[in-house]
Amino acid sequence: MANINFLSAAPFAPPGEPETPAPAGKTPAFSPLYQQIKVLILRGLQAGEWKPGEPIPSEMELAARFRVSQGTVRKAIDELAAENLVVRRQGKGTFVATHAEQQVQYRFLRLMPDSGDPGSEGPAERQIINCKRLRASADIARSLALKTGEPVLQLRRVLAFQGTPTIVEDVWLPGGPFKGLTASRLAVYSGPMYALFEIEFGVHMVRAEEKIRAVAADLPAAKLLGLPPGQPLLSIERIAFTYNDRPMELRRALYRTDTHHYKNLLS
Amino acid sequence: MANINFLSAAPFAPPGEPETPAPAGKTPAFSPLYQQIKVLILRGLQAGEWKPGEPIPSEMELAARFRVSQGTVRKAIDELAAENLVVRRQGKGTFVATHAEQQVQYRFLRLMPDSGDPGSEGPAERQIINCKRLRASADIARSLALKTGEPVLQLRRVLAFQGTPTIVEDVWLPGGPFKGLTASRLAVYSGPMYALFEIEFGVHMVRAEEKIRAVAADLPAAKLLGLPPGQPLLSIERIAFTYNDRPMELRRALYRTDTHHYKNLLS
DNA sequence: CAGTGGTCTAGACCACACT
DNA sequence: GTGTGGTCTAGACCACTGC
Repeated sequence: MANINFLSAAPFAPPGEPETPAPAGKTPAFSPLYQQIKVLILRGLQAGEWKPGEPIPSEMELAARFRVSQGTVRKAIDELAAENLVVRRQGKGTFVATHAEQQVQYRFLRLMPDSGDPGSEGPAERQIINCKRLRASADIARSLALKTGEPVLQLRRVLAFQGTPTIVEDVWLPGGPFKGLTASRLAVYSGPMYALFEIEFGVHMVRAEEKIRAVAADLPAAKLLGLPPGQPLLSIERIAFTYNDRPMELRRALYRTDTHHYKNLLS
Repeated sequence: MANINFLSAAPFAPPGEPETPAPAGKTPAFSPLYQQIKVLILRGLQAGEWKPGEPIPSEMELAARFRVSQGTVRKAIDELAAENLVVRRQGKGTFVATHAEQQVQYRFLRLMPDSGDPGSEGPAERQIINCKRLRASADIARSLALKTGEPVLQLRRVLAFQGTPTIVEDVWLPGGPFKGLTASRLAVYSGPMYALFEIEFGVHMVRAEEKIRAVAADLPAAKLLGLPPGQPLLSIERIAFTYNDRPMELRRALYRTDTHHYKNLLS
């Protein structure tokens, strides 16, 4: 079965393929069957055919639906599981990943207490400082793939651990998908912000990129964290993406790192 | 074939298995065949049966050697490849991962220029400040899994990008495995330090953990980086591990982040 | 017990690299 | 052409979950 495409749309690039357009006469991009199946399942996820936390159809069902062997479906799901888009549970099924009902409360938060495990601190105390609607400046728009002046939602909050304010962050969200989000809705909700985004707005964050710097605390941040201005803080700029690499959140945070540290694993 | 062990030694824990000892009467830990094969290949890697950059035997050969099907060997190698211990190259073979001959010069360095790709800067200029033999203090020893007072090698160096000193770092290495390392040997070598470790000392770094903080530049660091003291800097403490999770390097670095940033991908 | 994901096998064929 | 890893299939059986 030589490169039969299940997809009538434009061919998608295989993983390691260079982005250079193939010269005329060259072999068209080869796409293994399981990659095509993966894209089909991915579309189901994007379209919300199965919601976060719900099971997707069994491997046998999907194999029958797509007319391929179970092994091919398995390999497609393997990759989705490796990307944390779905979670396999033996004997039960394969489930759409979710930020709610997770073992770790904050999947994307890498800040750890210097001593003791992350769980030992108890939940973070959260305080919304403000939440307002405004028009995207040029750089905010660029990060969110919007046009300058399009409506965005901005909110500022402080996270404290064991009574010590540790994180102050500004969050920008595209106005469209998050229409109706208010400070009071956020304040009432207990649980990760990304879980609320899933439940209330159907936006599932899949991955994120962070740029980390060291900066001196400015006056507003210093006040919110109860520190003298000029204190060194970690500056974290995060862009979070939903399916299809669509940016859905920009977050600029400042972390105190006198009792905590940002933990990163390299391999 | 119910849980036949190829290994006569103590049973190894499967990936997700909790570390609690199984109560008497419970089913003994189940280990899939491919996991056992993986451990066998891993032993070959640790023992230096195949050196970094060299090919390991073909899947067919390994399947014959271990008396299992090619598919089982494949799954074992798949996991080793996912952990970056080996690299598969279609049509050529599977090769032991190496820090030399890599596409990216520094596999573990996450510092990126704010504009332009990492390659656009050209190679980092390196300067060894000093390199001395001494006895491990308590905290250094703990990080390297040594006893206090055991011999260690300490070196300090500065990395500059396009003429701007950007990183100052102290490196501690266990004295035993790195016997004979000198400042002049390091100065002569062009290429990643971890590549030299492979070639000269047979030590292959497999993974690393980093703890990141924001700190104020102290006087010595400020002088070396050409900055006023008190300037915020990124503090990176890294422990690098070779096979078997054995720590082989402690590194404490300070990064300027006015023209560069530390990039991290979350998923 | 039935249904799920997980393992293992054997064989056929494809894509790629080298010679 | 030969040998490598990569894909795909079909079938058997195992481990785990829940009815």
